Amino acid sequence: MGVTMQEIAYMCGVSRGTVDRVLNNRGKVKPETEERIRATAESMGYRFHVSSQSLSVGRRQLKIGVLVNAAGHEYYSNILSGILSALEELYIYDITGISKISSGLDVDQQLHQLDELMAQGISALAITPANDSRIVEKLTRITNDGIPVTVVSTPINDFQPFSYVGSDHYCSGRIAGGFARQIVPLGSEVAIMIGSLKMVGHERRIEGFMDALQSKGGDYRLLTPVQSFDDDVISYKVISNLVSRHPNIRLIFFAAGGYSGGYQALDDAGLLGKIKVIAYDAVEPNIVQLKKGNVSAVFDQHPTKQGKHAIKQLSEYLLNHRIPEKRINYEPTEILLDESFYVPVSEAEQK
Amino acid sequence: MGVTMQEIAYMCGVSRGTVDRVLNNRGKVKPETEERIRATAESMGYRFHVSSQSLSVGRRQLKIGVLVNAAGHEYYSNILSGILSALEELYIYDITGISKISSGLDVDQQLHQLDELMAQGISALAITPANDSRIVEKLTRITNDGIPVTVVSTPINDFQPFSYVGSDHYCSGRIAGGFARQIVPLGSEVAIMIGSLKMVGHERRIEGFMDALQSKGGDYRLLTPVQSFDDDVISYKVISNLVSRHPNIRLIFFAAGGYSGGYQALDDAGLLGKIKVIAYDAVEPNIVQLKKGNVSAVFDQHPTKQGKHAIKQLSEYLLNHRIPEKRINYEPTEILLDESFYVPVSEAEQK
DNA sequence: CTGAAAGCGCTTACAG
DNA sequence: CTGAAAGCGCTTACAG
Repeated sequence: MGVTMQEIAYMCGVSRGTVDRVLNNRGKVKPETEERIRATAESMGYRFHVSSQSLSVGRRQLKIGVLVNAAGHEYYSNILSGILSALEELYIYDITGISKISSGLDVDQQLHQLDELMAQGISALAITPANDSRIVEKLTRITNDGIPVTVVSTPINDFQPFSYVGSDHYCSGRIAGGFARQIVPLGSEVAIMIGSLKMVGHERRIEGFMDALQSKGGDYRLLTPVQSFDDDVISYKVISNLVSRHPNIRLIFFAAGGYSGGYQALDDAGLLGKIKVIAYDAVEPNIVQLKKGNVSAVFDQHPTKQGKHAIKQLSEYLLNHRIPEKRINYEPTEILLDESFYVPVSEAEQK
Repeated sequence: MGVTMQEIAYMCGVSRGTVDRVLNNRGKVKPETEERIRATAESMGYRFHVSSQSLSVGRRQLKIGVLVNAAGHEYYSNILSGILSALEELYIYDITGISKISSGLDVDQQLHQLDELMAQGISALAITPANDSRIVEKLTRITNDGIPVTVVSTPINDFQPFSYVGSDHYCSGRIAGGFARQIVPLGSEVAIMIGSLKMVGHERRIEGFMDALQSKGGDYRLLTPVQSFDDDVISYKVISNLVSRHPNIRLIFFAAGGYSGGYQALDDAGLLGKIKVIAYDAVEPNIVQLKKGNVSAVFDQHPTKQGKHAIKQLSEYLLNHRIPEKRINYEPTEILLDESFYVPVSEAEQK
């Protein structure tokens, strides 16, 4: 079981070296020979033997560069955690990571960090890039250097990555809308807080939300979305303002950051726990309110898994030449309820 | 980077062979030497080099035995799919699977199939075992032969598996209850259809359901659960009977098989789409009704992932001597709505 | 364009 | 109880 290069070499009357050249596309082989070798390799069902390859190539430490804008952002920090934990498991395969953390989407900082990573000789890159033309340019150059680039979570225009791992924001928003539809009566007034209407992801998310809510003869009074710019002070103001002007709101959808400010505003207005709230991302302020019963559901885009998948795809490529089946990989959005966090009294009680 | 046995041998003034003996616990080494070697290996941070090991040990084909009671059962078939797809990825590591399918929980059949698997020389086993003392006995013997046994989905008493992968039925049931609580008004009459009160998993599941429903001052009229024995004819009868005697039911929880019969009964009574239904497992009859809007939510225990995890754990052990962090691994239960199945009109529209 | 040899880090008989 | 040698399947210089 398991064809070797040696066997193919023997069959074709050449040396292993030649077979190696052909199968690894190193060139410098007479076309006829090449053809013959390819054919017999194919017919014998040759497959690379991973262990041998990685062994013979020497204990070359493969380095995966990581650049995540995790500074002070829980969601992105979770992406980084996922990446780090996946990297840990790769240690035995001589793969290590070099991680940089950028803050927000500071383009200059990211550019600089990318240069640093390249200087350290990475073989692959996982990044949550700023959607900026200079970044695109640099990532394109990196790709042209033969380094696979996996983009995580934040889509970037005009750049073809090795792979993309993230959310399908529209479908994800639909799930939120589908849930909302089930917990408030027809005709209810529904409000939305969003980060910024300019962010492609956020916009698609509320489109999905609205579409699902209005589908199937759903008839709701949807208020114009308010913007938090992911900032607690701003969200406090806009939510306070919103609820004072619209006393009949039955449900608020927190589709983006600024959660704490939003909850504070509701609390101050005496509405926390009265108005239904659903919110994006399993981050601390949301989980706290979920457990208190002030939030009906939280939508989790599984940032940790996104990070893991990104590393998985890159390492599979480095180790086994395996190309991801799909270039674009969506992590499904999960609905989390209070009960999702139930911890059994004793583990013994389980099973 | 990366300490080798050779280096340790040099440091200790012995040969690689001796280092190999110590580090692999092959015995036959003078205690002092052994102690010294262990100490320096430890201090130098020695780690096995996977590629070299698997290469030197020869292209030994590792076989993982698989025994799933998937015959005619969609849920278990999904477990098998997960197992099979995970095995496919292991081909390049010279790991293959030998799969047997048992029907229901026929003990004699399973015993026979286990014998067959053992005769074929498996190095690991993934199984959905019948909860029977003879099976326990056999699995114990297999374990004693040094073969790791991973139990999937169906807990088995009095046997300590290498690992267990499945659902936490109680917590899972709580999630169903938490969802139900949000979609029916306080005081509603709620009915439950279960497979059999004797099945440990099912029983725990409805316990969790009831606990969550009644928690937080929830006050519902819970009817005594009816049993379907996973059979459509029986479920048709019991559900027909149930709804005719209890005209005020607001929600039915299909906690186990017999779905088609149940839906048929509701349809014949003119109640399909009127009474709310929530149901366990993302199997076809449930998904169909979910998409039609006759079911509010489906609870998915991710059988496919369970299968994948089982194989992952076994292969990590075979390949890298890695022991699972936890012996018991629960796959979280996911809430699926109609919207979870939304397919974008065109892929181009995405992102 | 092609071959022969050495080596990656480990394990496996074989000697002693 | 311990060592020396061969070999796993591939890649990498080095010759030609």
